[in-house]
Amino acid sequence: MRKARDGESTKEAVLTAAKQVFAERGFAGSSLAMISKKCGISDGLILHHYKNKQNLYHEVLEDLAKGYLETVFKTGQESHTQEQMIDDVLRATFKFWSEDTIYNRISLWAFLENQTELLEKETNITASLTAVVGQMQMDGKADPRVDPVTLLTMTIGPIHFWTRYRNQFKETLQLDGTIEELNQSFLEQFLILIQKVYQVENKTSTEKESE
Amino acid sequence: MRKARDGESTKEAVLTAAKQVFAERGFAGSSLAMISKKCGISDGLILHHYKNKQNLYHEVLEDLAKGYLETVFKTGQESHTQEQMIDDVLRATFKFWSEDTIYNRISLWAFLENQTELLEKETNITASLTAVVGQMQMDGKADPRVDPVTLLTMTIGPIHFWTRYRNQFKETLQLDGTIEELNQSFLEQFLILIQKVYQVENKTSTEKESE
Amino acid sequence: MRKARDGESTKEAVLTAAKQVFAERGFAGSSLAMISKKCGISDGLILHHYKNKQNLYHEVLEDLAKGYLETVFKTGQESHTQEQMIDDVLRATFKFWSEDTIYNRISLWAFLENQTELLEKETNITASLTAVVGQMQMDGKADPRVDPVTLLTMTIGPIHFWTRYRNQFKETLQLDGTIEELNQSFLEQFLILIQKVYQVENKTSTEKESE
Amino acid sequence: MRKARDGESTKEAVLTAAKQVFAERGFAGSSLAMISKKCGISDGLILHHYKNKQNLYHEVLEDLAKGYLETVFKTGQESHTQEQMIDDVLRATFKFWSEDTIYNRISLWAFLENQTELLEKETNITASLTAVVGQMQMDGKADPRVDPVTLLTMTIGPIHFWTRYRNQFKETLQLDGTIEELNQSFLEQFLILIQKVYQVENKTSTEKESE
DNA sequence: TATGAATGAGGGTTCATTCAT
DNA sequence: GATGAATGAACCCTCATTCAT
Repeated sequence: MRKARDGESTKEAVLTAAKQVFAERGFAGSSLAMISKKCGISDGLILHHYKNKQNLYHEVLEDLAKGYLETVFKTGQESHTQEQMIDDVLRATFKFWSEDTIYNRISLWAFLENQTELLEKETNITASLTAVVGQMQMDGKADPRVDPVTLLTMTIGPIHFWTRYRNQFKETLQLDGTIEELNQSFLEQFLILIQKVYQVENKTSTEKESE
Repeated sequence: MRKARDGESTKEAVLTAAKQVFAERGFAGSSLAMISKKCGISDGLILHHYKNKQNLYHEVLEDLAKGYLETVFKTGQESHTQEQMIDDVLRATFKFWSEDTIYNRISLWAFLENQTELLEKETNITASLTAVVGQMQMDGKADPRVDPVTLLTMTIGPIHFWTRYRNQFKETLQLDGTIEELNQSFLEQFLILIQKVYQVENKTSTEKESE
Repeated sequence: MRKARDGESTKEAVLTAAKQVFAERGFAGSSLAMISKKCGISDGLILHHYKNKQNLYHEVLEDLAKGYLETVFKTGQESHTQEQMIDDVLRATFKFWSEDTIYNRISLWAFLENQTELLEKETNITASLTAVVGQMQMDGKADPRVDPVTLLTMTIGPIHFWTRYRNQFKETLQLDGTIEELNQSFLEQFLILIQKVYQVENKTSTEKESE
Repeated sequence: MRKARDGESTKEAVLTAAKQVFAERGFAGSSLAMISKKCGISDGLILHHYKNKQNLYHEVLEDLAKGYLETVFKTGQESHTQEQMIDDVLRATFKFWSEDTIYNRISLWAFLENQTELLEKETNITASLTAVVGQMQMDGKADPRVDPVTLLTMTIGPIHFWTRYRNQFKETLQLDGTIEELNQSFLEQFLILIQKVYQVENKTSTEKESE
């Protein structure tokens, strides 16, 4: 295989294989042999390009973080209104977490392995979203009674939870439809509920007061 | 140390140590040596009691699952009303995920390692809660427009998310207070929001009816 | 081979084999495989007993140093007069350096590899001998014009030099006799010369003065 | 660096770097990477010029031997009298072993590694000096009772010994002065003592004459 | 001449597991 | 029940060497 003496392409092939293997078995559970075998090269060549197993892992995390940032942030910046932006970002986030199982899993592994790089990037995004939510609260477009970070936790938490348990749910609850269909259906319902979370309760309180 | 020729107590000591080590580093990242060292016995003795590293892990998972089930279910069965039960279960769940970092982490590891035992138990609980939520919907006490499982995802998802990211949030957003205080504050706000999620939109229906 | 489950004897067998291999090829040039093969055990067992290649080397050095100290010091303490002691120590030192090629070589390796343990022990001996030589100078039994350490260097240096080059000398100069015979002959001549080195030059100076 | 497409200068740069690295860590302990890094070229280029690690080492040894021969022999040939020559050669030898730590160390490494090239060259020099000493004995200028090779061993041995242990001596015996000063002081004292070694025992001859 | 991609062997070390005691 | 001697496989990594460019 891979006899092409092209360092750059080899390096990328290694990175791709590494992502898959690390996603499947985590850092400790993966061996360089698994990766090298997966891309048809010798054991030592990985270290020729990446020096360390640890270093390779770092580069994998970095690459994934870059992808995440690009996906989620680009989405947000093209939106015109705040509401639109939230909706866009939510759909993008959902899509990302829902579909990119490699990112999804490696993010979890890295968290457990105390490899905080990815975690920090993710938190940064959430943090920058809190500013938006805070603004929405001041504009009367989001429930002002709670911290923005709580609102965001209510928003993104279910997405993570769903991607983690959906397969098990499908099995245990004998849900009909493919995972894609279930995903779609969940997303629609989720968007309904999340609206209620953000909704400012002025009428109700007014009415209550008036009662 | 641990000269007490008491097989049963040794076995339990191993289990306790194993939980801690596995929680910290996962299955692949843990070695029997770490565990045996932690409880002051020889390497071989673990295998005398548990036969396998894998087997030991299974027993750890089983033991944790048992604890989880007991904690969450007992809580539910002592409640008198549905609303009370939901509230009790939520608080118990939050407490459990929030505080029992060993369970918390091992549950994650096991998920990633495709060790589905714990996952199944957890899903079973959620599944059995869907029945309750379904009943609430029929009683007009929960938003009937979405699947019960979606409602539960909205409920438990944020709790998981919070326990995973709270440390990072504290750091990045420079939140004041100890983690315990932040936990408490999050829980209060969360309960406010989750109420809105469940709330039946009677006003809307009234308005609709009036049309 | 070596199926005897006797840790202590195994440990010693490893030490013996290690001495030989390290003497032959130095630390960097030796592999644990060479040693384990030499005493018919598995690779890992060495590390079970000695934890580290480095650690094993340390223990080898320590053991050799102990032997050296015992040999040379015991000799000295049984002597009755200073002259006797010097003669005894010299013969013992010569014998040691001449015959114990393992010590001889490992001492050199360790010096080059900046493993100073042995060097320090050897220096300590020389240092303690300087006291004796100093006393001899004060008693008029050793040339008082030079430092004791210079005298000792003149004494031991040739012994080291001889053991290092004797084989080559035998070949190049086509010396007759076995190495043992050459050794013996060298020792006798050496003892004649070394006496001259120590000799106090009183007559000469007297004669000179009388002139 | 070192972009000069000048094969010859590159080759020499490699040789210089190799000497340093080999002197520091011996053959087994040195890697081509260390050397190539030291002179800022690629790994493969060394082998382009020297074909082998072993071969490179050979060339290093050869080059060092050449230098040694030139230094010591040139010295001898410019002297006018035998006594002068011995003194000159001694001072040159002392200077060489004392200062050229690279030669010094590599000579030791090579000895231990059974790489006899250097050893042979050194022995050749000593051998050719035995002729001079033998002549001196016949001329009544050197103690005739011992073999010339023994006399030479008494002469050069202390120099080697001193260069090997001087640092340790300085430390252990807490000698004052820099190493250069200690060297100088040792040399002066050594020359005094070595004279006594060579000295023909005239008293004896007086007695003989009186017979 | 010079680079660096690629290999494969070997090295030190960890580790689960077996087994005699 | 408990220890620790012993094994063998696997792992990460180094390194000399080859070879295409």
